[in-house]
Amino acid sequence: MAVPYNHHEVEKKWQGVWDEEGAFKTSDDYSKPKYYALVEFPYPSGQGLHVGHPRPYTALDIVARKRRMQGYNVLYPMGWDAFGLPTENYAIQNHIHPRIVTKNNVERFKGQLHALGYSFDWDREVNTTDPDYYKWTQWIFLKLFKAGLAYKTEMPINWCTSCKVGLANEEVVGGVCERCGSEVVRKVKSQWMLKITEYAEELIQGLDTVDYIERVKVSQKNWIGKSQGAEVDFSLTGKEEKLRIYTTRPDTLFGATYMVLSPEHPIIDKYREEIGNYEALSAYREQAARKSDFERTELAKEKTGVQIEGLTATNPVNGREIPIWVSDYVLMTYGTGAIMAVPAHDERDWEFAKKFGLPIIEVVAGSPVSVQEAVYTDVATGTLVNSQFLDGLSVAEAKERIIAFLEEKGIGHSKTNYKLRDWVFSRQRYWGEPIPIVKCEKCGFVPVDDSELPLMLPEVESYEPTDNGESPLAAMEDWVNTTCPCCGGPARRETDTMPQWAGSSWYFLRYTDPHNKEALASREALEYWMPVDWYNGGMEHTTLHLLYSRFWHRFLYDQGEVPCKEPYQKRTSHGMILGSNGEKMSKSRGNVVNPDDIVRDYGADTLRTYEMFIGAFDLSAAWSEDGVKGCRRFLERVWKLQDMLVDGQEYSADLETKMHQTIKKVSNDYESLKYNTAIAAMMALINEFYKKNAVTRGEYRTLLALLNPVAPHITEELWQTAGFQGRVYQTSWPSYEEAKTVENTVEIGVQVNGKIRANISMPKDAAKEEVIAAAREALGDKLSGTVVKEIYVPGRIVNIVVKP
RNA sequence: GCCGGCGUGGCGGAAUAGGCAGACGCAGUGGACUUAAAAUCCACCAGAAGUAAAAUUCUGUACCGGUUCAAGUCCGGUCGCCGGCACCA
Repeated sequence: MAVPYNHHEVEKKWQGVWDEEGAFKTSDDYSKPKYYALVEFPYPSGQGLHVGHPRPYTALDIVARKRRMQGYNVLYPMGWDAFGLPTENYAIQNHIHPRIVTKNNVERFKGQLHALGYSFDWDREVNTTDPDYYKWTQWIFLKLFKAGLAYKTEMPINWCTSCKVGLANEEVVGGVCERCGSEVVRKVKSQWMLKITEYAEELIQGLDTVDYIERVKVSQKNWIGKSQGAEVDFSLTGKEEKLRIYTTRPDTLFGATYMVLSPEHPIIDKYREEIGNYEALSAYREQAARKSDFERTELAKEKTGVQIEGLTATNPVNGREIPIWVSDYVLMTYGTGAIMAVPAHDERDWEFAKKFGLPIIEVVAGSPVSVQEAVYTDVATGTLVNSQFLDGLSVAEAKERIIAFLEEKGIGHSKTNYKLRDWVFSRQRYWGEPIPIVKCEKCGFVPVDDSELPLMLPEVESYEPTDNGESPLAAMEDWVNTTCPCCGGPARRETDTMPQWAGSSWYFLRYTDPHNKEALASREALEYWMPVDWYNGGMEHTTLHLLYSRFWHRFLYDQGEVPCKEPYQKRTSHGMILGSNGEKMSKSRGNVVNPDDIVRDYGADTLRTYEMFIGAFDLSAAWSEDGVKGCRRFLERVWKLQDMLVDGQEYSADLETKMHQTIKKVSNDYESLKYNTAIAAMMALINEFYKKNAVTRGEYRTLLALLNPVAPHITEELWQTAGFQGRVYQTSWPSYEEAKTVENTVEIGVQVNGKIRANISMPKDAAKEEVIAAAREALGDKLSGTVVKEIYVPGRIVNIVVKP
């Protein structure tokens, strides 16, 4: 009898062996085929590992281990995205340096990951807060600056009242700070910006060249928000001044009955003297300015606005004089900050026109009811009317014609717009990469010389941001005052730091050559390893991290620093692990499961198996302690197979097909995120061994190899106990023969008029006539009436169609 | 409102490419082992009718309709849930 399965001993033993043998050290042998598997590196929070973390880590660990067994040189690295607010806030509260906090948290995380038996190559660990790492983050920033893609500007930003920090649009969720949940207001500050908008088109185009799951592609496209339309110049009546608008419906130009400007539109101040109701306008603008973007959209359920008195505009195509209104439903940050309003064919304009009694003119016919009754926005079926030379055309034709007309007359042109905004890159915080820029009275913004990188984060007494919103670095006169690298005169350092997204925008490059002192990575390493073959991460990073890192990568490609345009060949996403009550795990709900407890009570192999078996990988799944027990039971059953072992390197005759089928199923399922069915197939296989109370050494060996990527410790132990050569992780992946995955004799369902009436057992390559004959015999007198048709789907089903 | 995804037993979930719905696991029930319990092993496990027990029959993949010899799967419509975006002209 075998000794009982003791997961503590087994797991500790093998983790030690792997460390000692350097089992998962990535080789620098560039002659082998490579495979780069990547999971998002975690933020080492004070709470330690969450049970959500092992789900993606195990999934790609399975892929990495399988690839090694298939002979690939595999890079499966891990690191720490360690700059960030929670650490800084903890440091402020407890008066501990964030560096120390980070170090402690990293140690804890690392211990937890080690206990789960992941095959990470720890020699390649990176940490974004390590000066040897952020030297290159700063270096990339300077490259962006030198290329004109980083600039500083006064702009209204999203300001978190609690964190006292500027946030990117992406970090504001539902009008509150994504991190702390506090109110976000608009505040004008001078901010470093990155011109991600310059790459908007490429970031869309690039999606066609990569293998991302569909919903990731769709979200990225929506976020970038490309739209095609035209810019048209309206004139201020009686003046030279042009008012440029943007529209996606230039075909409706003849239906424009008024214009609307954003409250921030500069024309208002320019013609202040001529505006009759400037005070009313000012009041409205002030009201709008006080609102955050969120309030402006959320609270303004009913449209508001003020007409500009004393100014009107002229529609350039028909000379019609139309009023100009100001309303906060028009945004200064998109298009030109001014629109032509076509209430008959735009919902917002229609609503606005109804409220303020403005005329509604139909220019696209086809609406079932009058445009006075309901807006008509269908572009597929309508026909142009009331539009002179456009009359009778379809919307698509009219668009083409009007743009040609506008361009010919010089009053407009086609134009593509994007919703994507430039990336607010400054944070007024301590725990981030210092922005390596010096401001000189004479020379302006001057980059720190590359030789001075990394520009180290100085020691400060307090990490708290100042009340006026400056970074704590601003209080460090010694550090701030410096000399201009350009003219040598007195100058001041930039005191803002970079956002957390900076370090994670290029970390996958560093893994390829993490100790390089001369470059962010060597050319050879990059050419060999890039792109990442499979990158898995959370859906929540689809519009932030994924877009930012693609942007940096494309920039680095344009600079000749990396060999490929897209960093990730394949992107998948995992679902969340919820509490047992189906709600998101949180301390306040009291449904948090600590992975340490599961590892202690059931073992890492059980946790890994369970998280893979829990359900479809891309859907969220509720935790179930009973489910964990079921997986532990499965591993116990595998353990006990050693007592059923019989001689024979071959598969036994009655299980040969099953063996080949299982190898095929498991091999395919590991590739396609279907870990749950792969495990189910192995469970079904061992049920067969139990039925016979026997398993040949050959069958056992194959099973252990198949299961190893999921449950690496127990399989190594059993492998060794059974006296198989070497280690499982060094063995080659089991192979199967396609021809042997089909039974010689197949069960065929026999239907009459589509209903199952009998079952027959036939040789797999029996001829149709034979099968039909057997089916008729099996049916006997259940077959009555006139046979109309006989259908045989080889190896599956017979259907006999009869008429009564 | 728009975009994306999803509705299958008591539960988590299976079902290449339209071909025997419910694999695998959990929970449950019965049995074996045990002085007993736990653990383990074996069997049963969608609903209804039917039977001493079987056999057998009917219904069933959110709902309504369609295509097809055949629909969980394809098409049209309805309802519900989840996620994302949201005055982007």
